[in-house]
Amino acid sequence: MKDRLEKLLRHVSAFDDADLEKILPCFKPKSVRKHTLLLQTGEVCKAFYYVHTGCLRTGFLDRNAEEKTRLVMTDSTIGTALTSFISQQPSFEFISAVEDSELLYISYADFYQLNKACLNWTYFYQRMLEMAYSYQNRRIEQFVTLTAKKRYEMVMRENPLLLQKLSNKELASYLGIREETLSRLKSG
Amino acid sequence: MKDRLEKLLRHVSAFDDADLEKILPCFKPKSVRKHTLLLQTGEVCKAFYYVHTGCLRTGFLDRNAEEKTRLVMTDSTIGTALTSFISQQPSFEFISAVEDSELLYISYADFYQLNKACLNWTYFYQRMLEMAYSYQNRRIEQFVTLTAKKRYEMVMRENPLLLQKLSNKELASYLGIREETLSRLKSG
DNA sequence: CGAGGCCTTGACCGCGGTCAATGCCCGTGG
DNA sequence: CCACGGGCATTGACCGCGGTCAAGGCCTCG
Repeated sequence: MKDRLEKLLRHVSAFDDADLEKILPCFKPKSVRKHTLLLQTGEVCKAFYYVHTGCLRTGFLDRNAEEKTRLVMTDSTIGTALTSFISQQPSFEFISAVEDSELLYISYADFYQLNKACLNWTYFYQRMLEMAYSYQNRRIEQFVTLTAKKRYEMVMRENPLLLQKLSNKELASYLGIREETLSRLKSG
Repeated sequence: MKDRLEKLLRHVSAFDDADLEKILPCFKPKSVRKHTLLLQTGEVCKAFYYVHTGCLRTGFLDRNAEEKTRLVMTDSTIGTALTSFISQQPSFEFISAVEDSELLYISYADFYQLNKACLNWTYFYQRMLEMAYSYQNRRIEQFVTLTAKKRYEMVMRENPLLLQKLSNKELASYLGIREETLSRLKSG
């Protein structure tokens, strides 16, 4: 099960076999059912996830306690509620399973330990932060410059997998609109 | 002039004197007048800035070629058009001087060289990415959950310096609204 | 001086949110 | 196995926030 994770790791950073012998055992398997809450808002995020199969999403609650999806992780992607993971402070974000999912996760303690003990891991983390930052930047740009309809069309074009995996409600919250509006966009 | 930069660097990462002897000479001074364009959209960003005095901002152009401010850097802060800087691809963002400013900058080549040659610089960059990411995440959350008025009140409360430094037009574009709307918010 | 940019104010409008009703799908228990 | 209940999707009616367009005044700088 860890072979695809290993491939992903090697793709991002130049790990040698000795590195991977240290790293791979840190990842523990975990199976979750659809709608399982992996992290509640207010908890400290202590795990970093690799999604082997399935789908996770992170988001936060607005002032009406409505869920707003920020990031969707489909198969073979990595991530977590990074702000809380970094600071080890209570999270504004939750993490929830969109589908039944097979995960591998590494604890904050192990992650941080590797950051000190393994230079290639540090570079791996650097690449991950760079990509996460660039992704966020792009999302801000889209929120500011595009209408709801354009954002929907962009997801359709560039990430159609999300249309399959997410419910309308979840997709709407990812697009920053209400489910009623999404329903109208689809028919209009 | 580099003493405040040195203090900032030491505050973020555990540099020793030998590190700083390598790092500080990489920073070159630069003075710019108000409204100087340090980076145009379409150019590759090759410099990372420290704002000694003055104020810079980064942003992008929407489909009507209107400027949208994304990030404002006041005195003693660091930053750049990070997405382009990371990838060395043409930038969607511009960098512009809000005021006459005294800057120090380090080239991409030197920055990247330090990343390989100096572990503490790698950790410094890591901290910087983590903070930049967390800041972006917070901004997304605010855009999604808060009304224009609330966002304005939040800047007033948490970053009143921006009200002094930015023109109404610039502040409006930072808040993601039109200048007319900002004008009405202030009087209402 | 004059010209151009910035700020303010007014009138109008449309995108998207809100509230409510209805239908549908699906899991759960009698 | 079917009846029931609850969550999700759709549709309609209405509304308000914020954008758009236009006009007028003010300041800055050439």
